[in-house]
Amino acid sequence: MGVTKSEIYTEEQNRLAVQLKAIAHPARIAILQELIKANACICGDLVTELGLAQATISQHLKELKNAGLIQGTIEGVSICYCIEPKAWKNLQNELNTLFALYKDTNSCC
Amino acid sequence: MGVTKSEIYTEEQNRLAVQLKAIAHPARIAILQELIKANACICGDLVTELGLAQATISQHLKELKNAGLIQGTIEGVSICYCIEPKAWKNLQNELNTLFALYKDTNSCC
DNA sequence: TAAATACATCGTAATATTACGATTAATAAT
DNA sequence: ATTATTAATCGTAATATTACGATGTATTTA
Repeated sequence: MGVTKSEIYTEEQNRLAVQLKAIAHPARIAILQELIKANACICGDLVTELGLAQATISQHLKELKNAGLIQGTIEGVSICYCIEPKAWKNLQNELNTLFALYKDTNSCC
Repeated sequence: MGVTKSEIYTEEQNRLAVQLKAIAHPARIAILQELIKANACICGDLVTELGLAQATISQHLKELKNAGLIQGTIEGVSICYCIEPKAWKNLQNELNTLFALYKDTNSCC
């Protein structure tokens, strides 16, 4: 028990859930906002910006990377992170599709 | 350890994280899609529709309700669930705001 | 080469989530 | 009243997440 039964859902449902899960943490929302705001990629600045330990930030970055939402490239000693444009657009589209299903007229209860 | 430090984030970041977390599970995505599709509210139909135990569906419904994303009203023996329009719209707006921050030109790395 | 810097990874403790059977509570039908 | 139906809740086992100190790794500077 305790393990999500991915096999009973559609490909899309599973993919969307994975990406939303990656965003569904205040630290990772803050990281994404920082990455976008800085435009130029930042790195360990996040550690001072947010109030979390370096290991924790690194772990959050890894999750965002695993979900494909950000990418990182080596920049000397540090690593430069930024939004992965394709995945970002794609997530936006998937969410639009979900929200588009609902018409305000669907009022019941 | 192991507990999210909500106090270091903004109100908005925390709220968005909570709502996204509520959606970030394939079963709950499926439930929301069903609720929207059925327009008329469904209830235990979800148990047969998805392949999960009744207790599990009930638990998922509770989480969606706690996040304020759905509402339920008693309808005889069964309970009628549907989207909570205000929260749904609000989430849509919050997400739009997040996505709007990113301009495609922000390419680095 | 040695020290410094920037991140990643490991190990671990605390906590949260997921799923389900069993039970309970409430309403409806007989 | 009794039984059936529907959904919530309880208890529990398995698993996942969150956070951090300590350590490892790679590059850069002295």
